[in-house]
Amino acid sequence: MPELPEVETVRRALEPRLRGLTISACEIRKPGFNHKALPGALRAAQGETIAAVRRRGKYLILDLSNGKNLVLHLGMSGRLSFGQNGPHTRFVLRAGSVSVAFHDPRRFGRVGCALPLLGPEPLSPEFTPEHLFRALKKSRAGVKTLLMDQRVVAGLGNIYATEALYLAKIRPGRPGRRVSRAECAALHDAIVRVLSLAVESGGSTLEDESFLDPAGNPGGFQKFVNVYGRKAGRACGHALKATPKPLAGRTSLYCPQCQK
DNA sequence: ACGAGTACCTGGCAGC
DNA sequence: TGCTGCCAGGTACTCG
Repeated sequence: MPELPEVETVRRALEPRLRGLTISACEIRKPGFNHKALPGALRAAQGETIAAVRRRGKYLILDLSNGKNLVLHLGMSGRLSFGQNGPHTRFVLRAGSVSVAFHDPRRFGRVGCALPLLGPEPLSPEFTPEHLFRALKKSRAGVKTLLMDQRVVAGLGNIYATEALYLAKIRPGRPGRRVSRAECAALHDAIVRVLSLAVESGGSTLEDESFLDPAGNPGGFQKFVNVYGRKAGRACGHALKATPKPLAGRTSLYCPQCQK
């Protein structure tokens, strides 16, 4: 579920509540969760003060006073909430009087993991049309597969890759190397616009209401979604189609009339 | 070496 | 109503 805008929304909610507080509890609540954690990562966070709450791609990073950090990933179904334990609470962090619970029914989320190699932040100056062009040019894979490759650019998932390709009028299955420089400029611009608007909107809360910020508020970007989960394009009104084969294992919708 | 496919999980929902 | 199968915002592995 959570892509860059949702994770950034979570970060903005956490930062003012957690910064400067000392961690008093940092515990896995359900056995079998999080077997990929770095050994000792949770224990090392105990008693440390939270210096900052950062985000890199879809990862949340708590910077700690001992110079280490605690990395979280929400996976597909992960959600953080203040207070409140539930049946799917996998992990709890307490600092000062604040308690944050990590709920994750599908258990794809992680806590205390290593940060992998990631491409540039799409809303930073390091992400340029030229970077995108060079990354796409190297590969025969579909352009959408490449946009969702976190080493190309960090933070895009199925929703926002789909939306950006629609705005840039490029079919998701087109090989990356066949996207021209001019189209890359349009795609770069579309990615920046979609993500900026989605961050401002507080992320996407689709009909199943799977995304809520830590205070329980839904996002607003679903009002602007053109393609994802729709039958017709919101802007163009044309019937949407799915690619014959999924790309990177995901359903890929596009407008056959507008996207080439 | 690259890229496609699959495994990891559970819940919700459409269809029979 | 109740079963079955299918699908889901992600990542990381394996295999050809």
